[in-house]
Amino acid sequence: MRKKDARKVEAIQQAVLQLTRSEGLAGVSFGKIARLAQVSPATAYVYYRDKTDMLSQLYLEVKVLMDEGLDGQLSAKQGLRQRFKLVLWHFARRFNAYPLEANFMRAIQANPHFVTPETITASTAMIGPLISLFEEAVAENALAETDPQLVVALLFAPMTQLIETRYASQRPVTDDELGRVITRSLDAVFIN
Amino acid sequence: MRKKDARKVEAIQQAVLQLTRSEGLAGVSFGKIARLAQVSPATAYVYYRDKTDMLSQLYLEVKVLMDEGLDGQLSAKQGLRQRFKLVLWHFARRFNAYPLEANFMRAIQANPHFVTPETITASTAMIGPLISLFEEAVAENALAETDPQLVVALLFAPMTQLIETRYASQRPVTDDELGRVITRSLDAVFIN
Amino acid sequence: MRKKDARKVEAIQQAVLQLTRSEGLAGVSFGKIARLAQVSPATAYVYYRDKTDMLSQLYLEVKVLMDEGLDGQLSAKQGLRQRFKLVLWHFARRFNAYPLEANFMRAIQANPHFVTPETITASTAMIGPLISLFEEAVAENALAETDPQLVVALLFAPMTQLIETRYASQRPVTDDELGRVITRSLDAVFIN
Amino acid sequence: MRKKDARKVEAIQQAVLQLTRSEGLAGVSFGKIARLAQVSPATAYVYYRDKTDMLSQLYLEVKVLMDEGLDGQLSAKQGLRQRFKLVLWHFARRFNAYPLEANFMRAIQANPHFVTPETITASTAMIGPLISLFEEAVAENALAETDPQLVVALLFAPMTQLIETRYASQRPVTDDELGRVITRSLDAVFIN
DNA sequence: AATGAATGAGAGTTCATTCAT
DNA sequence: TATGAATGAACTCTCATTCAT
Repeated sequence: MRKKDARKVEAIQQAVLQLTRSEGLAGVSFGKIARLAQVSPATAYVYYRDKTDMLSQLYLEVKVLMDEGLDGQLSAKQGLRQRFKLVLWHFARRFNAYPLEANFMRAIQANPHFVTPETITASTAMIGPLISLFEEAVAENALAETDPQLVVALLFAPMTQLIETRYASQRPVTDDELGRVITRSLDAVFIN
Repeated sequence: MRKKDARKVEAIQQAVLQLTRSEGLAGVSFGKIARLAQVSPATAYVYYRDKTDMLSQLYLEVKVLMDEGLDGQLSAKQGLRQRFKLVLWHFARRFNAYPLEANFMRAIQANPHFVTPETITASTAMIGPLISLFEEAVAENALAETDPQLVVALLFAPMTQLIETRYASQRPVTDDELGRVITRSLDAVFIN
Repeated sequence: MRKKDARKVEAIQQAVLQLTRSEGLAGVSFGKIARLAQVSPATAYVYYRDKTDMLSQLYLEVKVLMDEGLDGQLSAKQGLRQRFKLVLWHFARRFNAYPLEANFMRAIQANPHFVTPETITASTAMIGPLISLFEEAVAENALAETDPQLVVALLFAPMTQLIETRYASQRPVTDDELGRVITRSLDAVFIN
Repeated sequence: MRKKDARKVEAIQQAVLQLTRSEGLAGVSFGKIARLAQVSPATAYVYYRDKTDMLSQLYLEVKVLMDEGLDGQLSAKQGLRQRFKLVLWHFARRFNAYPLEANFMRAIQANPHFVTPETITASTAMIGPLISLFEEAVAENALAETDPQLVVALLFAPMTQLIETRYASQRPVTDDELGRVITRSLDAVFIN
């Protein structure tokens, strides 16, 4: 019984991820999902209240997958800059390892209309530990900038965009390139 | 024969931009446009062949608006780093001055499904002069990185994301903040 | 002035005939006509009250074209069978000479919904002289059948259908074949 | 799961046949079908992929209905002329018994634009046995003509057109009339 | 739990027609 | 006369969702 369920949910979720890549979030419909996952359109409603609920739940699951193991990096017994570096590498690796999921996550983030406001709140809450790390850094005067959004932009945007651009142009990022972008981003906000 | 009512096109375009902000590109429908612009759904077809054509044309117009005046900055009689700085400021100012248009542009760029491939080609061609500037910089060994996508990510992503984030959280970016982000981005790729 | 008009009406009519062939009567729209005839959709309304009026008028004109010269054959100083033969040959020749017009005529006759009832009445009235010939034949006991519809079916249907079938299968009818079908049809209804 | 409601398909098909009679094939729209059959316009899409598919399927069903029992006549242990006579009577009876279906069939045949090319191919294949009978007749030198299209025109067109004309003028054909037309048509192509 | 059937609402689009010049 | 602009109505078709089994 359980197994059957799991396989169906799995199939539905995979269908959503694939359709998001091939047709964009707007092209994700219950009809197409049903065809791709080989289930009835009605079956999706056994697991999800409606479309928004489906995308919201999937988004949160994907978010969890992307964050998995992040705590270890955050609490590493190392210097501040080193810990930020571990965090950046963590996401870089995850984005590369789960391109379909990363693409779906970006699509939702670029278009939050598809999920509930609570989902956005919840997903923001998930980066709480990261915020703590940031506050620690500010307190220690380790950063050249103090506004969180500004720092996040300087630290994460280049790496994220590089992976995204390369994914779109079908040209994989090398570890060497990731390393250089991360180092330069860190240089841009860390004092000395 | 009847004259084209410029107010109608204007109203239609404004409706598209507003709907893209409030509901995302997927929420842009001819019905909603018509209601918002106070015209008949059929009227839009006088100006545009279909939805793809409408978004494509509007995207190119917006792109032109965003690039307007860029040439002057590119050909300024100044050093390389200074000219890159002028370019970054150019876009920062434009994005701030035309938030609705910038949002629409980002939406299309994040989801090129909605426009024709030719549109993508044409819009890419528009940044030719910028590429030239980049090549000049590489030739003069002014940059710490040589891969275009990597440099673009380091230079533009932080500024763009900051404006975007602040727009979403309804908290305007100050010129001071923009200046700091731009300077740090330039520091990240320019040698000394 | 006049010339210009004539050219436009001509262009419109030709467009209708061509569209009827390539897409069927249902595919004839003012938009397509305008594009094909290189006029404005509104121009057609200078000459025709509406779509039904346009098709009705054109149908009658085509009918006249098809009947042109029929009177001569009907009043020929020859025997009854010979005169029927002349009539059959008349239509056979016309249908072959004006395939586009014949096709349009058949389309209307198979689908009288597109024209006004008066048009049907008028076009039926045009075959009055033919009816007279038929009555003359009945009076002289020249025919094996006396019901008009039955005789018409036996006399005209084979020839008409052959031309139609061949037109559809792009294989022209030869004069020899027409001659044989006509002779056999005449044999089928004429006594001895 | 819910069972397919046979009454719904039936109602939809009847609506198509009736609309074809009253407004012609061009007047058959999903909206009108829905109103007449008392279902939602969307329901028709449960059964048919699109309009072309709907007309194609219905056409083939009608064709089967019209041919039903034809095999028995074709393989009758009787002379050639007698077997052709049986075939003609078969269709005459069917056309009279199913006027709505016959009208729809003629409409499609006069306007194959509305169905898929495969449908035309399939429906042509259905008359294979009839072709065999014809070839047998040619081989035995029983016919005065050898071209299939020409023979078909001479044999079938008069009967078909008579029924059609009478149907249009609301005056039923009698068996006596049918018998006479069939006999004369057979006379026209059979040697002695 | 699972699903095919069914549907109202709305999508994009074309149509015949009228308006204003 | 001639026309491009404009439109309400209708079109084909898809959608998210519910129903009945």
